[in-house]
Amino acid sequence: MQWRDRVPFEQLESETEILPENFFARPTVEVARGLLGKILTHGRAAGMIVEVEAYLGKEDRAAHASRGLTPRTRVLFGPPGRAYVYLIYGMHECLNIVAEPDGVPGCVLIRALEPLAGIAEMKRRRPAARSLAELTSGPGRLTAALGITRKHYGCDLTRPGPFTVRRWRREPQFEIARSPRIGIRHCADWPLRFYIAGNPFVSRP
DNA sequence: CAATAGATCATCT
DNA sequence: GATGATCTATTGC
Repeated sequence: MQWRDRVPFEQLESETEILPENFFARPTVEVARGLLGKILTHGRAAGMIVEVEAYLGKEDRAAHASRGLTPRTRVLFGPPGRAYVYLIYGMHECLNIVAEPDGVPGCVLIRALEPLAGIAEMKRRRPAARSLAELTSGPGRLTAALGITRKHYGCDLTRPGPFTVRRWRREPQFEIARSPRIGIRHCADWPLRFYIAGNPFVSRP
């Protein structure tokens, strides 16, 4: 198994631009669909977003924001384009990106990436991975691979810096598939999971 | 391959 | 004190 980059980081940087805040100031479902095919970078590690889930506001009992504003959910009620990172099952960090205009809660859980650059570094942080797909397919896996933790809670992803979301200057074409969200108890049949149809880095078909 | 057990803790009841 | 937007190793077919 080779752990070489599929795109040099510098090339990726020159062929993409950072998404502005107004990209995220829209209904959460639109942002979720829009994030597919975009690039998440942390330091020199980068991957294309291939699977996401939308978590809405008060009406969505599966969403943390449905219980109202607490110390943990504070960032969900603030301006969009920020990172909402939390610990799940006492072990894994999950990365969400805040959507909707300032004051309205909503976020998009990043569930899987297609690794592009910084792959050797990701493998160092996730030695258990036996294939490229195992590196970043799963919400806890991709945060480990990219080195994202609760220290990144509230980070502004729309500002130039190590932690950004970018779009290709030439947007790729693909079909979006839709299904219920994974691993939740409430609202288990709401079809708010979106992924790139046929992409092998999606966590499950 | 599918099913399952175990790890481990911040948050809210 | 219970719960959960998970991952991994192990077992059994």
